[in-house]
Amino acid sequence: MLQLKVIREEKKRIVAGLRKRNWTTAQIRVVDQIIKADDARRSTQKELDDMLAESNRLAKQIGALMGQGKKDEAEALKAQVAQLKTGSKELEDRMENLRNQLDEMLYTIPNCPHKSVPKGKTPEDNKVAKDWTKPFPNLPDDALPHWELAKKYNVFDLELGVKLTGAGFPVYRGKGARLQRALIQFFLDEAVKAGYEEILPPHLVNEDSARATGQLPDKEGQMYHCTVDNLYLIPTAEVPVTNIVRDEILSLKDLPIKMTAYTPCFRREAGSYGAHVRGLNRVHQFDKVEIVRVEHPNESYKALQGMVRHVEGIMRKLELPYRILLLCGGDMGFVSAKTYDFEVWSAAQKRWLEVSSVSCFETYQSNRLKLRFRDENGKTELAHTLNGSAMALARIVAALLENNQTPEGIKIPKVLWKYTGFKTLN
RNA sequence: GGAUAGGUGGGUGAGUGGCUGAAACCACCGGUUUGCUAAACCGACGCACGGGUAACCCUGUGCCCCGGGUUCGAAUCCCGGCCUAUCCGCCA
Repeated sequence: MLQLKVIREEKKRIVAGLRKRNWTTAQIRVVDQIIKADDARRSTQKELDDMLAESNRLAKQIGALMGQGKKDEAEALKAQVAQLKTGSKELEDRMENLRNQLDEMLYTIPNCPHKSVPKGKTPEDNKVAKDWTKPFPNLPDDALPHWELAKKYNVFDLELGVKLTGAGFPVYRGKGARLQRALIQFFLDEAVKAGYEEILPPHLVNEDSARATGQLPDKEGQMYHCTVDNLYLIPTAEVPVTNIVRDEILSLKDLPIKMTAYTPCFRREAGSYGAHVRGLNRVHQFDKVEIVRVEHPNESYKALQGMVRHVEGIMRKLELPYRILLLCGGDMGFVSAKTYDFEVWSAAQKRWLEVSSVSCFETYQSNRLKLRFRDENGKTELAHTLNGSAMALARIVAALLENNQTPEGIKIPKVLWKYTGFKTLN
């Protein structure tokens, strides 16, 4: 969530940001309500603090008087303290109320888009930051979509997944399974080469972790929940990896922190059935290598560019047609300040598939995480967090299958040969 | 799953209900000394939210796992919860 301090001090910028996210004037009114509630909170706190200070002072006096054996005087003071106590109880209740109201309102405010984020309402308004200029793979008329190719070459089996688990849980087999493993290893190696520390985190997290990265309470229904133990299956490695630095105060020399992790990702995707979800386009379990960075506020946007270049490098090595989108205010995620999406051209489906999303969250995430660092003056300050997929496996596989299909089988990009052990999937 | 022990500042670890936001030691940071490193010595050394017009600074409140309670006063006593460790059982 946004910091209260920022909303108060930079109200104009925040309001402008909300407009970029297409908030109406009526919706934006909540900003003033927040400031008003905070004013009330502050004055109530002052009142409460003063009362408690007085009560503390009297308690000390009573102790002293008792020591001197002046029992009567002490008794008189006790009555006073009792009175203060009832008053402070009431104020405490009011404080808690105000605090809750404030938090509730704060949770409704999305991150403020960076000034370079374009205006817009729908995905059509996203700015193409880099377009694919070379011709798309030239496929024959009888080219198959990846779900057909999967059957033909026994890459993965969705029906079998239904038997074992349910819809949206693919079973990869043979060379398909090997390809999956090859991609994971390739992505991890690339990240490690780029200076990211490899992490293999738990795939289940507790409520605190889910809350700190904002999956709770906002996206409760998106996660699989093991109620017996109150643990959640991670929807992305971002959750456990980012929580590594939860409640930390880092020193300058700890920055930047660069971590990468492969994990399976579990998403309920409730209510998203229908068109465009065939095959691997949208599944409940998929593999992903994530990159996460913690940065000094002055460095975060440079870091964002670095991450974009990293993902782009992977795309190139995989020889896949891709484009990079700079998301507009209306299409950007709630917690992001600036997001680039990577899309890969799926030749047989003739559409772009999102395979990576790289975002800078500024302090929006670190505020909930309580992730701070000690700055040049020794003051604690919220750090900036960023993350991105590098990459999401399932859709990359879909694109690889479709774009590289030949009569002899699926051509494997050169860079993967040493991982797959074969050059053609057939 | 059963039994026991325990949760204090970055770490180790003390703490008779008031003089304890918390001893001591270590680490970190600043300084002095030093040819370098090391050592020694000195000093500072928690977080959050308020107030004093902003900064340096001064000051109030809260926080010794979390939430309640007892008390004029709780890290300290009582109740509930959570977590961790060890042993037993089960087990890849």
